[in-house]
Amino acid sequence: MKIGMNQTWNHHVVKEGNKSLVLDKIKNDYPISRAAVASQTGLNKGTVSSLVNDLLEDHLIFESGPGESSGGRRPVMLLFNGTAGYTIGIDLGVNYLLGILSDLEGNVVSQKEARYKKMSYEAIEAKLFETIDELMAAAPESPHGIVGIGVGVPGIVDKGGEILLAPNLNWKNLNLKNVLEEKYDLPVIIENEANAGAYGEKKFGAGKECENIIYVSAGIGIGVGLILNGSLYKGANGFSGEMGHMTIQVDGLKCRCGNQGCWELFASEQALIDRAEKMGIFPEQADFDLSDLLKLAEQGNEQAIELFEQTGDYLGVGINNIINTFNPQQVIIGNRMATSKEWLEKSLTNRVANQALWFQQNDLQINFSELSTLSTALGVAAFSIENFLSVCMQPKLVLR
Amino acid sequence: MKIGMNQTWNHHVVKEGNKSLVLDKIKNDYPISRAAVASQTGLNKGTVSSLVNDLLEDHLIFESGPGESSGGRRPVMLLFNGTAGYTIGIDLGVNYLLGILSDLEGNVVSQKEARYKKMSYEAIEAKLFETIDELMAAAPESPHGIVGIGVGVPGIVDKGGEILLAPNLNWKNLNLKNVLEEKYDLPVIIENEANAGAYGEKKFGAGKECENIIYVSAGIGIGVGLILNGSLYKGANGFSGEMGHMTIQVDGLKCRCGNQGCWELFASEQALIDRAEKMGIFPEQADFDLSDLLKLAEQGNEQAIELFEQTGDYLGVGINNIINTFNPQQVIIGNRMATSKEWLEKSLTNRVANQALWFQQNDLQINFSELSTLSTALGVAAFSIENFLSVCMQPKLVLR
DNA sequence: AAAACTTTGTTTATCCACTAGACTAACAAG
DNA sequence: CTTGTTAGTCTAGTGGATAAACAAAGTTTT
Repeated sequence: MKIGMNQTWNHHVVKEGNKSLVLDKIKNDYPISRAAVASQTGLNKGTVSSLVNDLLEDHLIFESGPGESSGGRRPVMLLFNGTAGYTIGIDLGVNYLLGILSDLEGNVVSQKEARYKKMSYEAIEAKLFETIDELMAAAPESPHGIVGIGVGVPGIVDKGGEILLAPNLNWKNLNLKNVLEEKYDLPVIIENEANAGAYGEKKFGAGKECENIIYVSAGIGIGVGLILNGSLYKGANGFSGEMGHMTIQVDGLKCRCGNQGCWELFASEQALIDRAEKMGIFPEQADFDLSDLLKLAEQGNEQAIELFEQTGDYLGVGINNIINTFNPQQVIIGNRMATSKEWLEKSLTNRVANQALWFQQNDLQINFSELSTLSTALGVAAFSIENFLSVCMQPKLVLR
Repeated sequence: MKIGMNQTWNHHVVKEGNKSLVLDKIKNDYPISRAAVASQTGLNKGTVSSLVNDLLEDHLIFESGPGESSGGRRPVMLLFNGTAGYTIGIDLGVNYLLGILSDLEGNVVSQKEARYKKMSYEAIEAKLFETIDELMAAAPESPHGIVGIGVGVPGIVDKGGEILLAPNLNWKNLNLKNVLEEKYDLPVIIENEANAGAYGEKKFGAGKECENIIYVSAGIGIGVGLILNGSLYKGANGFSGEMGHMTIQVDGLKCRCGNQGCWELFASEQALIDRAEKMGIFPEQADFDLSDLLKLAEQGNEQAIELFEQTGDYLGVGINNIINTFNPQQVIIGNRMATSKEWLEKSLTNRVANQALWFQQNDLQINFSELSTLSTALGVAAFSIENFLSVCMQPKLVLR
């Protein structure tokens, strides 16, 4: 927990902090007794008892039967109540919409997916409402019901949750947060797709133990989500991680962004497809995508395999830059390109092993996404869950 | 203030936090009355009075005469006692050693500089001791005396303060922290030169108001210090900011680091000198440096001016990458190359203005160092000061 | 099986720091 | 001099943490 600028410190803050401490302990290590919580957090037994009672009242935890004795009275085991509420996470892609209903532990209870091509905002909005409605209907009965909605979008989101620019959707200055909050009267979080993916991996995926994780969302373009010191870094205005437009070739080819030699001109899905087209790898077929190339590689087509290896190498170049910049514990490659792990990994790790500074390579993991297509949806769900739990920790207002 | 992992929350924490709040308020806005501190922090008048008494006892603040009345009793003005103690900051360069004695507000009271070439570790250590001794002798009488020593070094420092590698000094696995702590029995902080410079600018220089600052230390090599969300980001092991070895030319020239096309092969002082040598800009002179080139440019030598412009352009390429990565409020160019501001600035800002994403350019400042050669020394001094003050906030141990 | 010991969880008394508001001090304006 | 205003201190009250006593429910020893 962190304290904002002009926050004064008083009893409420202390209680809120300790309540979080106890809940986190139970959430991570359940089943666990009050006594164990006390000794492991350093809090007094009495304090723990009282906070546990608060949490029981809120239905955030519950008691199960007695546990094993260790030579004395048998402890009452406490469990985190993952189904005290549910949250909706939406991955709003360029040509797909994926919605999940998740419990408070990130277990996916229900899932809806739709694919489309070049739809208007109105049509996408309708699809979005439909998806949310269906997921809400699918939620089991629970003490807190649906606690929030999160949406990950392929674009620039400012700190107020407004979508400033989503080039591939042709959206500009769109306040989806307000639209959804008014319609559903629930807390809504809008986040960039790469940021959300990073958070998803941190909370529920490959990055659970790490404090410094860089998530490379490699799809049509490349975006990067930064988990630094355990929390998402968003920059001054929320525009961090636009590393797809990092120059890796001075005075290279022009990019539509205005820059030259951008990383995503070398290592994105689009770059791969463009190169394949130039090679004339599908002489008859004008319209092909990543999965077609994947099939070809699986059939042993050497041209296709070399294309992937080349792309893996270029991915490695940018990841090298990432490593030198951030000294992370972990780099996770996610989004659509992660599906080609088999054909990218070798050349990618080769590039890094040969060219990254040696001292950066200790304790460094380079992984492909564990959550596969769910990273973003689970990430925004995680934001909602965290928001909900932090509200639960706050003292209730007493009306007089 | 931030709370560590297993810290429990109790009244000590509350008091510590509020004491910091009050001290910071006085430090930033003095002269200020107790009443104003109370209303501006949101704390109760009584609480402020009691905390102010603590601070007075510690000599960290003092009372001056009464201020202006605003229609009632005249307030007693409180002032931060910048000379309650002094700290020593050392910038240990590749061929120079700069030491300063600073008060708690970063005012330089005394200064010592030495230049050398290729000295052994033992010789540098002797010089370092000599400098520290002289600065300590120069410190005025004060309640807390010398409160710490900070050293900035051109190399990789791990989180424990050990210098793992300083290639230009030919140092490896050197625990200077232990050496100094044993000799002087004072808290010692060892930090990478770029990190220190970034912090110096944040605390006392161009970056005072900003929370996200990237400090580009451009000298023989290029290192980068990252101030993210108001505090220094050091990465998993303390190796962040090695952006001099960021690839900006895929498969470009080999760098001694093992990588190819590194930024510092294009934009560092060394790169500038190498290009000048190739051009034969000084036909007779074999050994020249940055200041010689500067003189030439000032004389209107077109070759030299073009060299600087080229370098500024290359600096811009890397800074572009930095902007897209971090979305900072401010980028500060420091170290030796900052002395050539006049000849670098135009091409540098041109490159950024033309090629950085438009939305990144709002509220973005690109500055050259305000503290000039003192950034690093003041930065490590700032670490010492902060460390001292945070210890002052902690409750005293009562012996029974 | 009784006694002794252990461990769990609750209760009680105490402490500490903050808050509200009364109170005192010092000044300005009429 | 009176009234009103602002500054700073003091006192009583409150909330939450802690330590220690206590009660409950086991296990181990004799």
